[in-house]
Amino acid sequence: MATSSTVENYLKAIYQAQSAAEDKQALVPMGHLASALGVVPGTATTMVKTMVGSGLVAYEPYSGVRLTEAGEHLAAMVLRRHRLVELFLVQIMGMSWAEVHEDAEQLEHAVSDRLIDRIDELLGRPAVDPHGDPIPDPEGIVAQHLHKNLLTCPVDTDLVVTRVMNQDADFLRFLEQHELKPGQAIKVIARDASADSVSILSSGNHQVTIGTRAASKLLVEI
Amino acid sequence: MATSSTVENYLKAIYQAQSAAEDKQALVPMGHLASALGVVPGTATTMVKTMVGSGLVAYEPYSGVRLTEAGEHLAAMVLRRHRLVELFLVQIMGMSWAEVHEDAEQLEHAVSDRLIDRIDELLGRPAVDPHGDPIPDPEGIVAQHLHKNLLTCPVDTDLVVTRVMNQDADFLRFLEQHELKPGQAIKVIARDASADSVSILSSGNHQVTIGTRAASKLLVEI
DNA sequence: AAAAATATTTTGACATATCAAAACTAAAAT
DNA sequence: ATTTTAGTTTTGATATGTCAAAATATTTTT
Repeated sequence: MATSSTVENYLKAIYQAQSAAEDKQALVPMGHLASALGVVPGTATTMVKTMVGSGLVAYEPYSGVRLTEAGEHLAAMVLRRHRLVELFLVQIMGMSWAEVHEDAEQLEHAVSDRLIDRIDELLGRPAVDPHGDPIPDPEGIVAQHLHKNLLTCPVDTDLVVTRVMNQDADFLRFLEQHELKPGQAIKVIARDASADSVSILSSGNHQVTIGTRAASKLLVEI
Repeated sequence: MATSSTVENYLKAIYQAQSAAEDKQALVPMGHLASALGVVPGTATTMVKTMVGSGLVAYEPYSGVRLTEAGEHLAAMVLRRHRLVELFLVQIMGMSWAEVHEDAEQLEHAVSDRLIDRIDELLGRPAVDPHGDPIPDPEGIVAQHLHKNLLTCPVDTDLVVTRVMNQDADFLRFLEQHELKPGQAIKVIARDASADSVSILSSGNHQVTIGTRAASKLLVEI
């Protein structure tokens, strides 16, 4: 009973919704799941019920859904494949990090364990993908990193971008152009609540001002 | 209306059956198609009918099926992806040519045009895959090669293995062990009709005797 | 507490891809 | 020219994944 790519996408969406929530054990509402997958809510309900039958999720009617241990492990494997493939496409195939997401979205369902291990080895068992998202290990364990975002970090302090919580290609291209990719050194020079903005100084002494919505998606380490 | 991977597999199977036939315009019987795809004949009939609706094949009841121009082009693209991926896995990922077929079988449906072009470029626009099978160009054009097999080639003449018409992993491993991979120099030293065998001398002065069934799958150039 | 708004589930339908087994065609053998 | 055999098509079911729209449930507002 190999999981279909549809089921893998549901697992991934539930996993990511759970990770994004403050309470990691919270139930994911069906509406949220449905819109994350681009299906109508009724479809999500139906699929989730069949996934209950496969022991991948726990479901409470009118409340939501949560991964079981088996489901969480499978979801971590999908994410592992996705992120290793993304890093591979950027690092080995020389593709732009802004354009590899769609490719990885397809390939994550098609790469074998053997191939993914080969990729992992070739990349030197990396811990994070080009967006700074952690790559689960073969057991599904994810190294937890403590990072703050550009709204919560100290001002006028040296920082390193570690993770970008937004896959939008235009946003990624913007970051690239302004030297704000993971690994690059930056400093927050001002935050203006009334202007809803954050001003940043990049390593190349380049200055940019971005909105707080965007700033919250950029994670950094001190 | 992107073609599903099922339809892609049907196209590929019909293409390969047509290529294998002496008369390239011959209809492929449903039974042959069904067994190539591992489905019952009724299933093949049903699918072929829907493919007629998409203009990919011409179908004559009780006779068989043939690709239209549109179908042939799509089939060539599937083969192009398959073969480039196989060569990529061997050449760049360092995998064994005996074990990449299954991986390529999945990936051929998942790689984007952009990625396949990147692979093509990285490999230097190769003409053949690790089995010597020709790689269709982006327009679907296949460079035709004249080669003889080990039953039709002259005896005691220097030859180069150019193509292996069998994807069986054990057979491929056998060829590898006896220095009979595409590109390697060999010589047929004897053919024995009554023993149903062909004796070969490899470049390393290694001698092997194989059956005529196997010998017919090894193509060579003088 | 009742009404309104929002979210979820159910129902019936549909598309794709498959099988088993019955019905049928065509080709080969007698 | 029948009969037999082999191959093909049809029919009725099934599994997966989806939607539209009606029916319910829950939450929020008044």
